[in-house]
Amino acid sequence: MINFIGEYKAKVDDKGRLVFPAAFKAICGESLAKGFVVKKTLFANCLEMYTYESWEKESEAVRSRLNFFNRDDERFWRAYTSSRTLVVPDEKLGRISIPKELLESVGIEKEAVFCGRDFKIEIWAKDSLDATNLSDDDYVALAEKTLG
Amino acid sequence: MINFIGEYKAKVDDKGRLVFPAAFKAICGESLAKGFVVKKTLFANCLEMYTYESWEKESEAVRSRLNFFNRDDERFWRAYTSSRTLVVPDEKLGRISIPKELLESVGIEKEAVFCGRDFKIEIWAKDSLDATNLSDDDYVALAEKTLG
DNA sequence: AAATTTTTGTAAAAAAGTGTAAAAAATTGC
DNA sequence: GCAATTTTTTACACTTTTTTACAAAAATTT
Repeated sequence: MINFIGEYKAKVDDKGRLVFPAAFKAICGESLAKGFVVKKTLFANCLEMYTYESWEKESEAVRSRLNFFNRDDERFWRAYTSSRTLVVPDEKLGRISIPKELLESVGIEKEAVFCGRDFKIEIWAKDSLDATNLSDDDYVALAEKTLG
Repeated sequence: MINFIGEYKAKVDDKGRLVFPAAFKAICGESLAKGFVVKKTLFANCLEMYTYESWEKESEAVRSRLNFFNRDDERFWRAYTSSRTLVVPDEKLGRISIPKELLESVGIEKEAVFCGRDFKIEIWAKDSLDATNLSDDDYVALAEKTLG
């Protein structure tokens, strides 16, 4: 099981590519060649990135909870599988090319940040990320509410 | 189970590295090569450091209690996994390299102190630590209030 | 089919990170 | 207490990663 830990900045080049951080690359092993699924995060203004393998596992778990003879389930599945892309880091530099619609949807222009979240990686516009951090008090309150 | 005991000073070199104390290194065994997770402490102005193994155990326990289709759970996980880094002491000297954002966030510039806290290690800016120590009277009063 | 746009690939410069060596300081053993 | 060992500090060399710039190939449009 791969755990992504740490935050790494990256610049978007003139063709919309960004280098996947070397530290993450190093722990991926063979998963690297299978690529990653990138999609918009559900609640936050960022993208999320799964190894192909972990995406497969997660999406199967979701699918197993749905009934495709149910209208809403069918609509949910359509939305859930929308606006995704499969990316594979290139050989020499480890760059990934994310469609500009996805980058634009979360406000990524020049500076992006890869954030390790254990089982997934989030990709943020640097400015949005800075604005998103919780205060200590908010975090404690949230922890209490969530786990308390 | 590893218990870290004692306090050790360390200087930050020009590349932001500091040597992990030999006394701690000695009791880590194979855990050393797997590295440590360093993150900002919740209530105090210092960093905390867990063996990778103990971090993994803890974070999996937390994750297992979350539902990522719940908005607050999703926010909590983001905060919980923020401002972390994975460090591995280097072969020859046992130095660890902590991102300057983390060092700066707790005011570490030149002199740091590693403080053993049994299950974890705290890393303080020397000046902050001196200023933080409780007086004997305050400690006694707090003990009475907490456990008495 | 030619020209343009888009995508993908290569190369070199800059920046960041990692490793080596030796001097200084601290610790340990005698 | 002094010598020997280990650890820590300092300084610098080297490697890797990232950035920038540009070239080749593929796809699309005119």
